[in-house]
Amino acid sequence: MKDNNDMPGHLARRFQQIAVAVFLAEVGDAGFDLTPVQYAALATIKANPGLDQVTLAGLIAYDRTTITGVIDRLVQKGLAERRASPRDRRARELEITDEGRRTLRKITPAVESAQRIMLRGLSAKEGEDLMRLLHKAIAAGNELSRAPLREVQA
Amino acid sequence: MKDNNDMPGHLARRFQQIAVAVFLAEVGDAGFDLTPVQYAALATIKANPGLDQVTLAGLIAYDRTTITGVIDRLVQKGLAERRASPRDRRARELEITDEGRRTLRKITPAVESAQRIMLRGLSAKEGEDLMRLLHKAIAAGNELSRAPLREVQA
DNA sequence: GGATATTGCTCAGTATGCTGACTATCAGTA
DNA sequence: TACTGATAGTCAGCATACTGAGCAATATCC
Repeated sequence: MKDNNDMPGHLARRFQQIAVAVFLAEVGDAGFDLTPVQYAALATIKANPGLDQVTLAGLIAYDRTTITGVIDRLVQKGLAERRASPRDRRARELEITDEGRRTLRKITPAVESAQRIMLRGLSAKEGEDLMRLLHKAIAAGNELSRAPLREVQA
Repeated sequence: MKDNNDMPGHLARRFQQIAVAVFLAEVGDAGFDLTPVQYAALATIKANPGLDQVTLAGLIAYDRTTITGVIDRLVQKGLAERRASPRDRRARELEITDEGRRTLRKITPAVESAQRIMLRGLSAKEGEDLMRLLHKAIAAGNELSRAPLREVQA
C-alpha cells in the first residue's frame, strides 16, 4: 500500500500546516494577532476599496460562509468596516480603516519573512519551481472546490 | 504590494482546499463517508496494529488534541476500536475492525483517483517534481508546527 | 407587471487544527 | 519511598472550511 506521505493530498495538508504555523509565529513575534486568512482578506480589501463580500471571497477563494466570520473578526479588531451598499441592499461594502492600514504596513516584514521561512529548505530556483507547479495545479483544479478563485470582471 | 497569489502560504492553502474537495467528491461518489484525515488515520492504524494515539498522531503529523476527535468518529462509524493498553494505563491501543478493513479496501480506487485528479493540470514529471519539492520543504519545516512528523523508533 | 430565478448574506451543524489547561499515570532519582 | 518531571489523553475555547437551509433583495422572462 502506498504510504500517506507519498500522496499529494497529504503533502498539501502538511505544507499548509507548516505555512500557517510559520505565519502565526512570525506575525506573533512582531506583536500582532492576525491569521493568514485575516491578513489576505485585509490586504484584498485595501486593494479593492468598497468591494462586497462575495467579490472578496472570490478574489481569495474563500467560501462565502467562511468570509462572514473572518470579516466579523476584522471589524471587531477595528481593522475593517462593513456597511450597507447604497446600490444593492443585499450587499455589504467593505473598507479598510486607518488602523487596518497601519497594521498592514507594520506587519508586512513579518509576513514576508514567513514566506521565506516556509521555503527555507529549498533553493531559490526550487522555491520558484514549487510556486509555479502549485499555481498550475491550482489553476487546473480551481473549479473543483466550492470556493474557486474569481477574477473581478471589468 | 505582492499579490496574495504569489505567496507560498496562500498557494498552500488553495492546493489543500482543492485536494480536500477532490478527495471528498471521489470518496463520496464511491459511496463512502470518510474524510482525508480519517482515511490517513485508518490506513495508519491498519499498518501499525495496536499503536497508541500519540504514536499515530506522530506518524501522520496530527495534533494530539485533533486525533481524539478523529478516532472518536472512526470508532463511532465502527471502523476502529480503542481500548486501554495493558502496559500503560494512560495509553489507548488502536485496532482496525473488519469493517474498517473492508472499507479501506473498497475505498482505495477512489483515493487513488483523487490523487490523480488533484494533479491533473500537471504532466507526470511535473507531478513528481511537485511531490519532491513539497517533501523537501516539509522536511525542512517539520519542527515548525505543533504537530511534527515523528518516525516510529525501533 | 408578475411569476420565477438568481444573488448576497447569514445561520446551524460538522470536521479539522490549534492553544492552554487539566487529570492520571509512569519514570527517574534522591 | 517520596519527590520531580515527563507523558497519554481529554477538554474548553477559538478560527478556518464546508454542507445545506433560509431570508431579503435584485434580475430576468413571459
